[in-house]
Amino acid sequence: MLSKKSQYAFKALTYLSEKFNEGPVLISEIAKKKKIPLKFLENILLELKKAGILDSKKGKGGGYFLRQSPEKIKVATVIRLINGPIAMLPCVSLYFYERCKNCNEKYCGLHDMMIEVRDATLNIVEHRTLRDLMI
Amino acid sequence: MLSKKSQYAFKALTYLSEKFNEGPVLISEIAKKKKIPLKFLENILLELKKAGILDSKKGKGGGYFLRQSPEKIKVATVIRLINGPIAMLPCVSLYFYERCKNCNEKYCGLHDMMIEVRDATLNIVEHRTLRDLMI
DNA sequence: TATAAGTCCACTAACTTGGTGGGCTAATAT
DNA sequence: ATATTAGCCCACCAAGTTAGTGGACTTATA
Repeated sequence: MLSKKSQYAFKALTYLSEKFNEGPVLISEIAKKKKIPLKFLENILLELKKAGILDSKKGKGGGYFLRQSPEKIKVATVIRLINGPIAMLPCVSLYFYERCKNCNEKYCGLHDMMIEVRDATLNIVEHRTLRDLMI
Repeated sequence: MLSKKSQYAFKALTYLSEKFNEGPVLISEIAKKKKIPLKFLENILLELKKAGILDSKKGKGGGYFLRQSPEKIKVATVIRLINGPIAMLPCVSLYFYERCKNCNEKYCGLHDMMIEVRDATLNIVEHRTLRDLMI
């Protein structure tokens, strides 16, 4: 399951997608409109900024905004950043891979199935962008 | 990600699948062969028993065994039981559904995408059984 | 220089995960 | 009957994660 943090991130990003090219948006505006705890949202947006997805401006007229247009930002990127691995097992994760202890990957039925699940999921989230979340 | 508990459950169930129709298998044997902490495995097997997947016999010659043949037990069932929801959001879960607060499911792009992800995953795990994990 | 707005650090309560320990109960063998 | 075997059950625990909050600091604009 996606954490609440991830859900907040998507809500905020969707909001910022809708306001793309309208200048910086206040954290407080996003928090209010999307009903996200302000201080928590602050952390999330900062994390998205540090990852290069958002940018910000301080002072009056400041706020947050997307660094690229919504269709350039993949859903998979956001999930990996805020939520972590997309795969169901570390041993089949592309970005968070960890070797299985006491289990030979070459002869593990679970491993093989989980690769399929991963690919089926990636097929969707790697090809959808914030643009697709806007409706 | 699947919890370690889930991974242990699958290892144990795979082992029991291989020993299907060979009579009860000791917890201690499974624990040793699959390198699972014994007491933790005890809890897991008991849970699988209560859910009707396993059955057990006490006393000498006792142990655990599958109630049905491996091809009757779906991977999806085990995941839901030991790990919880398969969907990435409560509002798209079939077995653990919870309504979204502050978010209209009818007009939510994330919701729609996550239904697709859920279905892609279910397409795999609902059609695979313990038999498929045996290799 | 005042004000607005993001940045940064540190702390917290509640929950989950991955266990462990010890005694109880039921089935079997003698 | 009784000893032994093996699962059943309860309660507890440490560490980590989640979902936040509070407060001081920095930077940009008017």
